[in-house]
Amino acid sequence: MLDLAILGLLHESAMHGYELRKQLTAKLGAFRAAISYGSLYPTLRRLQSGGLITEESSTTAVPPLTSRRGRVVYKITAEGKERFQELLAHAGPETFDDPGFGVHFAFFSRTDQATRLRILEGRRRRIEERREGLRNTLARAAERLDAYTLELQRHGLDACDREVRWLDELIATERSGGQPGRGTTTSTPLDPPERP
Amino acid sequence: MLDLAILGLLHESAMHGYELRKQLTAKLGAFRAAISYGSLYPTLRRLQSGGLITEESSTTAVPPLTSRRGRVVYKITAEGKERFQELLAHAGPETFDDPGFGVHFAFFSRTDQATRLRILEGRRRRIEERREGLRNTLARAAERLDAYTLELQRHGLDACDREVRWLDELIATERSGGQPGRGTTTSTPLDPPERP
DNA sequence: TGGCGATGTATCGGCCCGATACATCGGAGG
DNA sequence: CCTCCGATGTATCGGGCCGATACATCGCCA
Repeated sequence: MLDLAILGLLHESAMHGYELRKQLTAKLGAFRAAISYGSLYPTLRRLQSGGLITEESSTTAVPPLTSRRGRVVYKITAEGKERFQELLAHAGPETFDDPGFGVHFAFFSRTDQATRLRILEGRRRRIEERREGLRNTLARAAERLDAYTLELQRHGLDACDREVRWLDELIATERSGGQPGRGTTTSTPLDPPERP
Repeated sequence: MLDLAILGLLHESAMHGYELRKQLTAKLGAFRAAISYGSLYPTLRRLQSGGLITEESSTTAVPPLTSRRGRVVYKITAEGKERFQELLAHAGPETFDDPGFGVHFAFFSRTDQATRLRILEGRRRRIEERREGLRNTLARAAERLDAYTLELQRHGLDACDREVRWLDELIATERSGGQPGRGTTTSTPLDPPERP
């Protein structure tokens, strides 16, 4: 999961760990809490030992750093780029609370339309299944659950509905060959296109 | 996290692992994927070795089971009940995607009003912080992000708005001394009360 | 000059997950 | 009648990710 995100960011430009984390937070912050260093550094190590990224200790010529203990700059390799494309195309059986979908979505601009549609539709299918499960729980076991638990189920059900609608719009946009932007989840009527 | 949920369910009635998982899925399914056995059994073991639950191997008198390899029934102890109350009252610095809030909420019927308010307000504060962060990202870095990433941020921001509104309503209800139910997040005009 | 917050790298214990294995039971279908 | 299958049921293993923690430097403000 982190692999994909890290490779994606390093694909754009080489970076050191701290900066990487900041960019990860900005890019994935919408659906995911900040990445912990306890995940980041081991992952970098794993990627490095797998030959997907390389380490460029820059003890020389780093503007804000005088000398010793220079920061470690990571760079993606050719194998890393291949692996990135591979991970990008592969949409696992992610569960609804799996951050995998979000990471894939965040890199949709590097994906072809067919893959985008496949991932969006897969996501929609999973959310619909979940919604069905919640409906069943509410219908069958409503008597045995207390008011707070019921309220929680309702809220979850509501969130499902909204996400399905969101995905519907994205899929429609995708099929008509457009880019997302101000389709809006909240019934705002189409504006003129915002991004070139 | 699982500790609280398991103790809570066993507080209601003794159960074996399989049944426990089903109930967990029903109770927490709104915000959390199904609990894995790879988490459940080790957790039961941990709780047991901590003296919070006990094991009642029922090789005798189990209706649908003839003899050997009987299911293991877990039962909460007095220490377990104490620990449950302790965990219930303690609202950690959970992040927005932390399931901890959901578990706490699911057991609100066993909590006093002051604690409920404290947890709801804490949650709201964290969501508001997150929302602020997303707004900043959208305002400051919009130029450097592609259309899909932006759409993701918008969706996340929207989800924050809705959750804050939901929490606002719950807090208001709580303050006025009521139980949740059909306040409704989606502007439905109050129905006649559904639950007695 | 002294402290403080941001930058920066790194490890450790521990929770939780997905995959996997194995065993029993009741019923549907050949 | 017998066999296969899905539900019930218990359990482990490797691995990813997290929170807490440690440590060092830099620039700035008091």
